[in-house]
Amino acid sequence: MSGKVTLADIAKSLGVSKTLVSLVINGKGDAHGIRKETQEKVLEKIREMNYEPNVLARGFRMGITNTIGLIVSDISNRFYARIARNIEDFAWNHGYNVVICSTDEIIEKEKEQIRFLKERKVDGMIISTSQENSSFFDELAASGLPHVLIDRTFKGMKSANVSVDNVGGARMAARHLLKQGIRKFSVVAISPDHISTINDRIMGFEKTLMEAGIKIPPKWLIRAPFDKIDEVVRVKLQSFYQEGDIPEAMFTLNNNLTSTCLKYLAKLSVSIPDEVAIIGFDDVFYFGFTKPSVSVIKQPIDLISEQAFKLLLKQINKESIAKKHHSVVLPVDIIIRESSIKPSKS
Amino acid sequence: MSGKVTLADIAKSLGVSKTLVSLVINGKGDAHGIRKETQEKVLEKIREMNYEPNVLARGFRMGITNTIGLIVSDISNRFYARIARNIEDFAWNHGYNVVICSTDEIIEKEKEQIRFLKERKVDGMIISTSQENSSFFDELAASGLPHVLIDRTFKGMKSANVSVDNVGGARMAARHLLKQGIRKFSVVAISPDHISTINDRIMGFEKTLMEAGIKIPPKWLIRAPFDKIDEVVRVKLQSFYQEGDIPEAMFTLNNNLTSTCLKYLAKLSVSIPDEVAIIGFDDVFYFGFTKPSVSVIKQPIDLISEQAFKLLLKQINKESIAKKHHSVVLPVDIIIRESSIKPSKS
DNA sequence: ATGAAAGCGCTAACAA
DNA sequence: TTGTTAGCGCTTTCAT
Repeated sequence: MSGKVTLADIAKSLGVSKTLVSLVINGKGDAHGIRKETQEKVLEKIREMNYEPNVLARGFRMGITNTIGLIVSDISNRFYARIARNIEDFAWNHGYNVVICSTDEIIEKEKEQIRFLKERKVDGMIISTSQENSSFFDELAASGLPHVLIDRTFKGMKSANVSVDNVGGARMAARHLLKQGIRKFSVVAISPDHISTINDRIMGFEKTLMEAGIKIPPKWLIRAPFDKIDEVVRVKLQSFYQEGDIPEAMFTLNNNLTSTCLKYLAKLSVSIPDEVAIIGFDDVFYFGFTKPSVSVIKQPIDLISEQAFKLLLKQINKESIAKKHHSVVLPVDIIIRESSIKPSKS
Repeated sequence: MSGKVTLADIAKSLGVSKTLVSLVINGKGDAHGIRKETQEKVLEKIREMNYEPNVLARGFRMGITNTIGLIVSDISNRFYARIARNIEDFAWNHGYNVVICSTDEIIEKEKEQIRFLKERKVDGMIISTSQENSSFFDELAASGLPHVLIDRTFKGMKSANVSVDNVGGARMAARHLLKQGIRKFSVVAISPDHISTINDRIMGFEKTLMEAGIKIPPKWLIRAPFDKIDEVVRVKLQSFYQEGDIPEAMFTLNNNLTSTCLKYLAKLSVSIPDEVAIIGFDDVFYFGFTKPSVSVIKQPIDLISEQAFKLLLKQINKESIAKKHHSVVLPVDIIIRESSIKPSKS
C-alpha cells in the first residue's frame, strides 16, 4: 500500500510535535515563527521517509476536497466538451480536480447530481442547468455552497452566473439574413421550452424580424426534444420539401441542431445556400471547411470558462464579488461563411 | 451550513449507540441481527432529522472515495468526449463520480496527474496513456491501485487493458483501397512515435501494402506533433500539391487528422475522392453527411467504455479477473462512404 | 440484540 | 519557538 507513513511518524522520528510538522507542511512555518533550520529538518525528513499527506484525512478535518463539480446536459456535446477542457485546465492550475456530470436535460437527474456532489463536499460547482427557474439555486446560494451558473441562467437570480449575449447574437443573425432580402424564415430549436439560451435566441431573432414586419409561421418554428433531435428534424424537413413550401433561411439554435439540419438537408439534396440559407448558433471546428462552410454566431468558450472559474474561486476563497461582476454577459461574434449568403439576392 | 446533524446526534436522540445506527445505515442491520423494529425506528429518525452522512468522514475512515479518475490526452477530442460520457453513465449508475484529466500527450503531466489522483485516493482509474512503455503501470499495478488502460496499451503488461484491433482496422482500410487499383499512398499520423494505436495502424497498413508489393514513400508518411497538427498538415499538403507529386489515397489515423486533412484539401480545392481518396480511423458524426461523406474505420466506443468500466469495477471489488479477460481487444468496422471510392478506377 | 471505546490522520486552539 | 490536547464523524473490534 501507499502512504503508510503518517505525519505522526515523521514527528516522532524527529522528536518534534505533530503541530510543528503540520505547520511546516502547510507553509505556515514562517507565519508561526518556526526556526528556519527546524523547517529544513522537517522537509528533509519528509523527503527521506517519502511521506505523502493523507488528503482524505485533511479533507475530512477541514471539510474541503479540492474538487469542483461541472454539471452540463451532455459532456460529449462539443460545446460542453470544450468548456470542460478549459475549466479542467484552470482547475488543474489551481490544484483542483473536476468531476463531470451529464444531466441529459433531466431536471430530476440534475438535482440528484447536485445533491450528490454536495454530499461529497465538492468545494464548488459550475452548472449549465436544465431547470425551469432559479428556486433550486436560490436555496443552493442560501446554503453557502459556492457555485456559478453558466450558459443558461435566470434573471435576477442570487447565484453568480456567466452567460452570453444570446439576444444580441440572434439579432445579428437576423439582420444578416434580412439584409439580403430574405423574408421567409425558419427557426430550429430544442425543447423543453424553458431553456433560457434557446428562448433568448428565439426572442432576439423574432424581435428583429418583427421590426422588419416579418413573422415566423408557427409551422416553421421547430422544437425538437433534446433526445429526439435527429428524428424530429428529419421529419420536419421532409415535410417542408414535400409540401413544397420552403423557408429561404434557417436559424439553428445550437451546434447539434445545425449539424442535424445539414445532415438531412444533404439527404434531401437541398442546396445551401441557394434553396435555403443557414446560420447556426455556436461554432464548431468543421463548420469552417464543409461545403458550403457554415455561418455561425460564435460563443467565446474560453472566456465563459475563465470567468466562471474565477467567479467560483472567489466564492471558495470567500472573497466578495462586486455586485456588477456577479452576473457577467459576454459578447458573441457573427462569422459569415458560405451557407448564409444567397448568391442571387445580395 | 449543511449536514449539521451527525450520526451521533441521531444515536443520542434515540437513546441507542452509534454502532447501531451505523450498522443500520450501511444495511448491515440484518446481518448483525438487529431487531426489525429498531431498524425502522432508526431509519425513521434519520428521515425526521434530515440526516446526511458525512461522506468525507466515511471515506477517511474506510479509505475510499467512490470516485474514479479518467485520464486521456484531451477530453475535448470527440473520441474521448464520448468515452467520457459513456464511462460517466456507468459510473453514475454504480454510485461513482468521475474526475477527468487531460494530459495533452505530455508524459510528465500524465504521471503527475496519476500521482495526484492516487494521493486523492480515487478508487480506480481508466487511462488512455501517452507513455512510452508499461513500466509506470507495472508499478501502479504492483501498488494495488485498480486501473485499466484503454485505447493505448502495451504488450504483455500487467495492468488490465482494453483496446481495439488497430492492425486489423488498418488492414481493412488498405485492402479497400488496394482493391480499387490504388498504388500511391500517404499516411497521416501524429507524433510522438511511441503511441501504440498509431503504430499499430501504420504497421497494419504498411504490411498489407507490402503484401501487394507497395511501399509508402517516406515523404508521404506524415507525422504531425499532437499540438501542431493543423500547421504541419497544412504545410505538408501544400508541398504535395506544389511539387505536383500527389498520392492517390490518404489514410488518416484519427478523427482530428481526418478533419484537418479535409480542411486543407478543401482549401487547396483538391477534389475528393477523384484526385485523392481518403479514409480515416475513428468515426465522427458529421463524416456521414459531409460532401463527400467520409469513409472510416469505426471504433466501438460504447463497448470500450463498458468493458473498461467492468474491468475496473472488478478490481475495485477485489474480484479476480480471468487471465483471458485481462486484456480485451475489440473488433472494428469499416464504413465505406464516398470519400474513398475512386470513380474511374473501381 | 446492543453498546463502549478506540482510532483513522490531520489541524488548531491553547499552553508553555 | 515549540508542544499538548482535543476533536472532526465515522466504522469496528470486542464486550455484554
